[in-house]
Amino acid sequence: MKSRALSATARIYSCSARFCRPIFTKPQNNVILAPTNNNVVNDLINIFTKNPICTNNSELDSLAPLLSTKIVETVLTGFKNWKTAYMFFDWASNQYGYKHNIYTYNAMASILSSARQNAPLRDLATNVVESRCFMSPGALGFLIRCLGSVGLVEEANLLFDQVKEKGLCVPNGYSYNCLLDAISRSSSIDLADMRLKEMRDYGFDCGKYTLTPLLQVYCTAGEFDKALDVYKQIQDQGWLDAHVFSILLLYFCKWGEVDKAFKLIERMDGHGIRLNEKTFATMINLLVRESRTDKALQFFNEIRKSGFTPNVSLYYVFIEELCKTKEVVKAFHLYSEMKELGIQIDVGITRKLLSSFSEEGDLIQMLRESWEHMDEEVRTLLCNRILDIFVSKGTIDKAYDLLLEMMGREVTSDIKLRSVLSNKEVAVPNTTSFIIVIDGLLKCGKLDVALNLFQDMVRIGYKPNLVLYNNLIFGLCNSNRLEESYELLREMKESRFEPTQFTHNSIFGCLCQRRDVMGAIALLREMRVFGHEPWIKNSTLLVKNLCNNRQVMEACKFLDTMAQEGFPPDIIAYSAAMDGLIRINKLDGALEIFQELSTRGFCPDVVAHNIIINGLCRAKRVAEAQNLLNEMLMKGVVPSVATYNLLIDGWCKNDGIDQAMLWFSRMCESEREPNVISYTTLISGLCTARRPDDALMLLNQMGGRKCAPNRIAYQALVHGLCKCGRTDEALVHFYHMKEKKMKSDTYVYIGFISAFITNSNLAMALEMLKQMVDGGSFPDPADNNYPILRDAIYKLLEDSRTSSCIRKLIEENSSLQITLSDVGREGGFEPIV
DNA sequence: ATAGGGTTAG
Repeated sequence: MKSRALSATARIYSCSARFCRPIFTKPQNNVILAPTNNNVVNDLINIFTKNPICTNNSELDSLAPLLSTKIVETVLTGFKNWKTAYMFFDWASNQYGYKHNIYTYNAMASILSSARQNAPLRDLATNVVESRCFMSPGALGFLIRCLGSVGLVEEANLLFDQVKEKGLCVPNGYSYNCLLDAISRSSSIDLADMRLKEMRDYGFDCGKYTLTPLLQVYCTAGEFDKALDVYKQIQDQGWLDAHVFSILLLYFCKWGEVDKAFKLIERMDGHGIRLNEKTFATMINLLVRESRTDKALQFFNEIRKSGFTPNVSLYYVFIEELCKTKEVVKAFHLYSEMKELGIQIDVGITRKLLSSFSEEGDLIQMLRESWEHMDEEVRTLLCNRILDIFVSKGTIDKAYDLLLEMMGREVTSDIKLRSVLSNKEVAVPNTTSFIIVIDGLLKCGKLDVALNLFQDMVRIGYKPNLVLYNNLIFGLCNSNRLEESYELLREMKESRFEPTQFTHNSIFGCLCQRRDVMGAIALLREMRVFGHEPWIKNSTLLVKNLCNNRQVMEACKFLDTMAQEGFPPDIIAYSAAMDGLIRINKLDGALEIFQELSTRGFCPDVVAHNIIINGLCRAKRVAEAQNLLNEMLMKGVVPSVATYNLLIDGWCKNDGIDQAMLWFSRMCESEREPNVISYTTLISGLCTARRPDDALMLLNQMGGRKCAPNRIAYQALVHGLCKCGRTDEALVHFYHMKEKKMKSDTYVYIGFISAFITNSNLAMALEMLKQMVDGGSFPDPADNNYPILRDAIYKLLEDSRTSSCIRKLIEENSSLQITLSDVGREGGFEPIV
């Protein structure tokens, strides 16, 4: 049943009889102009079209006295651009002896309305009333429709009442119909009902053009019962037409009553009324918007089965929607059909379709199926999409191979395009193809491959774009290849690409990495000429690198220069400098910066505070560090775990183990979870304070608090226990570490050796020395522990119980020999070996 | 459109 109705629709659709309501009359009086007036019209049109801005010109002055409303009307309809028309209209308004009438107003209103220029149209309506312009009921209707068609419903109603009130017009039934038509564009049922009543009270008849807008209002507002009532009235009067049906059809589509819409089409068929193209398109759009794409597609297919070609834009609606819902296969079928029908397809749609594919398999399928139907451009777009997918999946080699194949090179990739296409012609790459692959290579760190491909690309004659230059320069700068960056920058400028902020910052970053202060400052000055901002992170990098290279004062000077050059550094850059100062024991310098920042309105954050707390602790000014933490709490700068850890460490290293424990518990109370560092700090501190049992207790706590001890924590404990002479417990944990495959550093072994020698357990001391050497580690001569080790070996050599064993060990191990030759030199003993 | 910095343990 349904399909019969639909094919009937298809049949009538082809006739495409356009529904045209007779109500919209022309704005002008059809009075023919005299030939002399024709010249005036042409002159005016020429002047305003050529130079619309200059209205005080002598030619115009001579034309002004000849103005008449008829001339103005004719001139207005002669402009293509609404702005020109409006300027002329405005000029005419100001000419002495000339006054607009309703026909010139309406001509202007019509232009503004079709250009959808609401603001000037609103002004125009106000002017009509203010200038007390008389008008016929028909002219009023025309103006009301102009307002209504751009949604100025309120203005239309106001105008209607004002002209009536001021006696400028006596509206008739036609005027009311126009007003209702304007109202029908909103869903204001009350307003429509009120005007209908008003109209009836005046004794005007309700005709077809009264009821139709009423039907529209009820449908827009979703009042189906009232709409049905109006529909029946229209039907009873025999006024059913395509417009009435289309209002209902769109209503059904909008509210999801698709079946009712189909039934209505069937009924239309019975009345011999034809569905027009515009309604059909609107229905499809509505159905798609309401996510009833399948129904819409069914409807659409029925139309096409009957052999008619629907408007291209409908294909686009479907393809876009199907791409959105990832129904790529359906979308692609429609696309192919368009191609087969020879419809010219917009590149944007092809791109959209391609970008909705996310699997190269689907694309290769698509490529197999319709390579023949694709033009060169589409083939390239499709291959570019495959390149895109390869790159985003991280299979850059595949992308690279495919591009080489597109360039006509021989490749041995597992997806050879030529074999997929059974040796047909392969797509030709465009600039985008190169950009996709080069960017992909850069992201994978294959800088040289990217550079070679770039050179190939340029050699073959492709033009690189700005982003490509920028990305290559960025890649080179990150690999510290500054000279090549400059070379590319030069090429870039030759190709007339101005360096951007990104370009400059890439190079700035490289200079900062290299600690080239002079170069960095010189570049900053050049950047300022371009209006480019340096990325502050690069400045911070320079400060850090200078500090690590013992050039702390240079770092501070650089920050000053930045500020002088108008690029004031931020709290992070200053923090790096403060930290640098602290590491060379210039706490006062750091404190100075810290104070300056606060007074200059910068707000030091947690990290900045941490750096200063660290500095104070290192300078043994722990009480002041503690004050600073208290200050943070008062200021509302929430201390981090690191803040607490720093203070705890400060107390541990300055005979304040109880204070350290106190702050540890304060940290827990303030809901800052202690971390491995907190525990390790305390374990070490407790051992230094000769409280190894408390240290052991803390280690147990760690395990229970999902804060597993790491290598550093264990070593702190083992070493600490050794220092307390508790070698047995130290050994237990030392073997724990071995079980966990944690390698011990030399200082742990030396801690044992030293403790065992103090206990006169030379056998164990020798054993630990053996283990250390077997593990391949040995302290550097600059290490603090080096002399301890040397003395220990000396003791082991002296004692008859260990002497032969240690000699053997020395013979087997060259690093021990070196240690001993030192003993010989410094201690005045004979070399033993 | 391309990028994102500073602090804590043996």
